[in-house]
Amino acid sequence: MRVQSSFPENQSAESITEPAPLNLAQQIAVSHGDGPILVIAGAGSGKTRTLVYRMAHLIERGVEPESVLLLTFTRRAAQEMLQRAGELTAGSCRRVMGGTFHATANILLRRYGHLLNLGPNFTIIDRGDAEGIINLLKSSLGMGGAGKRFPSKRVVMNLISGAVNKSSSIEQLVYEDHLHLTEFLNDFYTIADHYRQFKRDHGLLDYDDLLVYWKQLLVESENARVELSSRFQHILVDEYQDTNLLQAEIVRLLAYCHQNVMVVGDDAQSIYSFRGADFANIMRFPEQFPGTRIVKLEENYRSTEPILQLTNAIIANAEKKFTKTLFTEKVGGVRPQLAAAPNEAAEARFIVQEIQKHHQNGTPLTDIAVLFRSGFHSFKLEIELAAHGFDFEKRGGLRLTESAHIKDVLSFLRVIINPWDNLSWNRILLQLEKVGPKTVQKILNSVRQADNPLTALTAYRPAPTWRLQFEKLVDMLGRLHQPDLTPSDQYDLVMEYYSPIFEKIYYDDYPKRRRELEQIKALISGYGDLQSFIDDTALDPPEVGADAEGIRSEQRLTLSTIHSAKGLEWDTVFVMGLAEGRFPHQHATPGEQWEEERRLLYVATTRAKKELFLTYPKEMLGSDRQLLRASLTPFLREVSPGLYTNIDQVSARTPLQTGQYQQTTSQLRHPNVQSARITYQEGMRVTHAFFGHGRVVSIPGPRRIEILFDRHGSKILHLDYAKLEILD
DNA sequence: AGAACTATGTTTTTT
DNA sequence: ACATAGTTCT
Repeated sequence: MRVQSSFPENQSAESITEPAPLNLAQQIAVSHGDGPILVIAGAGSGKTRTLVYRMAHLIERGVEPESVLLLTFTRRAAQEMLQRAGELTAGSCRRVMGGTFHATANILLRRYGHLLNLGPNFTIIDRGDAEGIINLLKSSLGMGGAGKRFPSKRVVMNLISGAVNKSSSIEQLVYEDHLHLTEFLNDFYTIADHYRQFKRDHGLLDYDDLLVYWKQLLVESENARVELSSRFQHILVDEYQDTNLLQAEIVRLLAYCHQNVMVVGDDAQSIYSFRGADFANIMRFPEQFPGTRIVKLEENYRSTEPILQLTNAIIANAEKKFTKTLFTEKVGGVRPQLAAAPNEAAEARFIVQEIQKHHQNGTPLTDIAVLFRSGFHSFKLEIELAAHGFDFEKRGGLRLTESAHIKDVLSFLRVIINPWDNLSWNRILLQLEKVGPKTVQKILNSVRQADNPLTALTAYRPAPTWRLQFEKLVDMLGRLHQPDLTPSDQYDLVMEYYSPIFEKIYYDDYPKRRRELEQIKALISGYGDLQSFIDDTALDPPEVGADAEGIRSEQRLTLSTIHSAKGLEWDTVFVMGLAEGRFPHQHATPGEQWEEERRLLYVATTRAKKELFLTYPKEMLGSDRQLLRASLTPFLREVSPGLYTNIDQVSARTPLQTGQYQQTTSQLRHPNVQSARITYQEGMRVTHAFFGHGRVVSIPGPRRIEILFDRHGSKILHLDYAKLEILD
């Protein structure tokens, strides 16, 4: 193994107009011949750019674009890279095959699946579908009932997935989850077996299956291995630290004949271990590919020096030492600013105020982002932003395909593709009035054995109470099968039937949901066949409100979970909710999980180019709706305070500091989180957002309070919901 | 018995 | 905003 130390010193990012290391990336991409190359690159050091240049270089060298395979983390990334490379090579990169591991697996398995006795007519299911199946199985196995009794569908899914992707055993995973072992395992194995059987019976593949079969294809079929390996002469992989064992194996097998692999990654940015990613893959790469040339990129071209100093300090406290420390030549710039707000509302207000300031000073909203650990952490901020008229785009959190009305529409289209898709039938039939789960089962039982459930359905004799609606459904499904319909036509047919039902189910908010359906319509009209639309939405579900055409993204601010912000950058970045208990996530166990949370903060802070704001509330609503005293996240408490500036001008417009606190038992469990609940006493003066000022008359029950309002008389309020503030 | 309704609980992160 | 458990209605 030869290690190429650093890079030539005449390459520096001097020019401001070309912030990323154009020449350096190009040089690395060009200066190496064939064979395995590992690029270990820090945040903002131009690793994606290096891959782009590599791709362009290969094609200029005369490599056929069709024989290059580009594997990236998201398909969006693949498209962007292909476009950028296309600009360098007059468009020939468009013939490069590029996408996620899963999307590529889909294409290859449809073509070569017969070698594994896997027909081309499989359906890809997403996590929601899988959980739905687990639920069905649980109830049919008599494990439903008590409801909260484990294994819950989520636990089962995580375990199945974990067992596939990680080398650790299920027993170990269960142990880590602190579940009762023997009782749990029996149920788990039963459910897992039935789940596998169900998928086989119905031709369903979940995310993990795609990779498992892909690997199996390469291992078991000599033909496939030779054909694939000679078809793809060069393999390029982005974000290699996010690959799991299966994916690393697949890369190894694909390159078996030629060893032409270039992977780029950053061990300090590994944040997906919960779904099997293992950054040890990067460390093992040189062993798996003897003769690997290793290139380290340690100069950061993204952030100013003060930001980089802080991010380096955050990652320096990691238990495992990482391969590099970043430096920059962008000296000067403001230090990161830390703002402690009295409560969550004040935190949101502070961020909005700062955004307002930046916006007035001419910073476009697209150059600003607010990042957080979990989707719901931004709820307060979203309200505050809306109140100030800011348009924002939220990434992460709820996906478009996860909402019920979208699933409804998709289920019609899915039974067209796969008439044995019982989950979708279930959804469709339940929409009929007077038809519940039992009736659905009856219908499906009588129809299931048929060669074509659809025609069998026509013969089914419905009860008089729902005959009319049933016939409408059958008629619509029949018309969906007419030949020569485009996916867009089929969508229209579905909506013709579904609209009245839709408006009835969602009578209170169907206009909003209808707008989301319009997005689906726009999406579907870009497809030539229904099959690929269904697969794509399972593999890469679109986000709510994202890419809605007509909305000029120029004027929109970005809110994002840190996970979804990976690989992106902004001039000004706010990282909010940096309080202990919220970041790291409260369920994070000491050890590797804790370390991953630290890397997550590292990823968040390294998104900032010029300005970085860190905020946290000193008081927040706990899971049991009690107010908790919160302190700064330990990851920041550990770094030298000299690396950031404290802003203590954050004021609560509505002071809440005067509440009395009482200790609860949760303080024992989380010694670093002081926990407290505000208690009210008779005679206190309070103010309410709507009713105005008043006086506490009595406390009639737990969490209930009777208040005589000056202008609205006496009201009994529920403390969990009422927005009350104590007046001095 | 099964459908319809009501109350309650839950949400880390995602290809 | 959804799923589920428990209750009431037909």
